[in-house]
Amino acid sequence: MVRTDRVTIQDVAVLSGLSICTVSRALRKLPNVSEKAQVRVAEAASKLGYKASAAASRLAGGVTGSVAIVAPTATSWFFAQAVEAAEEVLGDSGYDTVLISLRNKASVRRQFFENLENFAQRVDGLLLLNIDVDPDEMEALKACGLAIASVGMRHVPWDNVGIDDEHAAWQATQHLLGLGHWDLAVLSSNEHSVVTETPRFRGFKRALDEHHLTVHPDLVVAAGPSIDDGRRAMAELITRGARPTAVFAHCDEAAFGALTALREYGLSVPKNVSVIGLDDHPMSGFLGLSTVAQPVADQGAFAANLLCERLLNNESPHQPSNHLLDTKLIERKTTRHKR
Amino acid sequence: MVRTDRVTIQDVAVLSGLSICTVSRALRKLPNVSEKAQVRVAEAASKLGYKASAAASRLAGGVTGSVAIVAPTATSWFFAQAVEAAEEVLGDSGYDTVLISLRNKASVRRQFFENLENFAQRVDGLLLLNIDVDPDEMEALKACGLAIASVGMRHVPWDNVGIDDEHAAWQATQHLLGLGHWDLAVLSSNEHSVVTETPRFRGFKRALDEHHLTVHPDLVVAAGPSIDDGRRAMAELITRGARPTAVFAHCDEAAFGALTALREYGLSVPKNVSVIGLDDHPMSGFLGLSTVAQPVADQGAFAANLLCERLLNNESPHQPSNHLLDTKLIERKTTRHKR
DNA sequence: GCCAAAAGTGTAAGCGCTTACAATTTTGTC
DNA sequence: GACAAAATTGTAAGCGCTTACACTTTTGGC
Repeated sequence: MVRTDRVTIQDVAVLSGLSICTVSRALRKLPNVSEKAQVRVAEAASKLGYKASAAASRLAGGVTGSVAIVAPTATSWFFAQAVEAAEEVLGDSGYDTVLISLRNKASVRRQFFENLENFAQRVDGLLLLNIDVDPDEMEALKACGLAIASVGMRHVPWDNVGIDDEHAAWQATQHLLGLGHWDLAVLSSNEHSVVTETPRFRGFKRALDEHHLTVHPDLVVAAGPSIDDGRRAMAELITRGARPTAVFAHCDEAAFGALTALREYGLSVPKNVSVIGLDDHPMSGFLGLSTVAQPVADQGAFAANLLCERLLNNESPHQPSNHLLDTKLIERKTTRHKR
Repeated sequence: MVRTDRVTIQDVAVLSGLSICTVSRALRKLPNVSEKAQVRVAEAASKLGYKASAAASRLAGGVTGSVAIVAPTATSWFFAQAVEAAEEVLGDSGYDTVLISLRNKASVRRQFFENLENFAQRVDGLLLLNIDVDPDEMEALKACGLAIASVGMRHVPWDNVGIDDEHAAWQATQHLLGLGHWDLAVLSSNEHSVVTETPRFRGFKRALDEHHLTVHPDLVVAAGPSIDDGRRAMAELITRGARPTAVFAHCDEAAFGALTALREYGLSVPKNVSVIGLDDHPMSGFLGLSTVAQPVADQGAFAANLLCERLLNNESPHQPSNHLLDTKLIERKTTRHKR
């Protein structure tokens, strides 16, 4: 590295004619700095393009000026969008964004948490995206002493932003019911071993309940969040002999797969079967998939904002808040009245 | 931040009965440390659970231990995949990955380059993804003194990894020609004002040349890299009265749009028209789009590796290298023989 | 105007590590 | 063995910042 001579606090001190100490305080907007000094320092700093060294600040007991975004994977559209939105907010607040992808791998994940205490020295805060932590991991997170905010997590002792999954699933199901369908199949997430315990499944069930309908076990099938999984699940449903007139898939990708399987089995959508997803994947508009949209970028941005606030006044130990953003039914071409 | 009394290198030195300096060297496996010392230090360190302070190492060593990945946007599948692959490589080499998205906005981009000299103090290297820099920006990049590597850039004075766009386009076109099509339309990228100057267009043209065919201007249309743009472009082609038997779209997303437009105009694919894209978008398999695949993750990983090498032996001023990775024709359901 | 209190500023001691360079020990040769 | 060269180890000076604490200036009440 050709180390171009770094602009240090010393340079700012000299240019502003004040001591290093005063500059340091002025820069961090600490009390006991006169108006004049503030201005002089600000001018000098901006003229020199000065930015504190993260390593030095950190070592001396201060802050690093960067926060990490931790995602289970960085390749899915959901995370990519949330990350970009968060990065924008963080950048505007002067933080660098360090990206950590757990790559959907247990080993990577384990290593991250084992190394967390050490990693914590390199950032001021953590923005967790849909990481469902086990007790040990929760312990590590609490112990690392970082400010934390999250997207899509439940019952966590820090600020969280998400959607009401149960309600969103209810909206989707309600739409199907409103179209006169009552033989409803559901492709439910298998991320937890018990498929029927997920919020989205509960929303599905609640809608049925309200119409005095019951969930038929033969019409419930597990599906991961991928096209292939959705395809397999739908195929299983069909070969099982199930003949629903409408299908609710827990996410759009699974719905895409369902669409494929349906086509392969000669069933026409929406003529024979209606299909609705949940998420509003970027391709859903193109494919005409009816769905319930969730504001992905907004969630990332909102959570980033909460984290920044927390970072600024870290003193005030306020209650962790949980914000649920609105979801919206988007009717396209894969759902229609039962005839 | 609760500062738990940290185990420092001093503690290890005392326990192992050696000097701090020797411990430091032993820990980093530098030469000139005796076998004995190595072992003693290793034992002491593990007994104490010692982990070096990142901040201190960095401050003293003059490196930041992080590199920035700069992408025009972080939301497209291409960048998401390249970023994740690069992040993995960088992480394995001990670097944190700072994400910078230019958000496809001129203002963000300008700010980044104006601020580059300053930003350069916070990272050791830059990984640029498909940023086509103007002369001023190039100047800034050279001046910032950082190690640089890139993906998908041309004629740059640093290591680059990409694909042979011209060849890839040639492969796609050649496939169409091999199927007996000779009325070929092309949806060409409009990122540069002159559509016919892009490498992908040149590849298209070369394939035609080889078959002694000429490019008919009426069958050339500009299209951005989005479904909508592709749709618009294809629609324009059709309303123009053009009746190609096959279409080459410069990227899969444009091809998706072409598919839509074709369907809207009652043209059946591949019965009436064959369509081929380029990239192998994650949805292409699902949609059955024939295409030429480029290894996205590999490009990101490769470039990251080059950057890491450069970062390690920064002394050796070696020639910038340019690596072209292989692309591969993937025949699916949108192309067939002309009949 | 005087003086104590308040406000602003500076001095200097680290934070935990790396690294010239100096000091010491080991090795190898005659 | 003696001695130079090579290998190993230690000393000490920072890296750029924060922060007690000491010091200087301003403020305001009488």
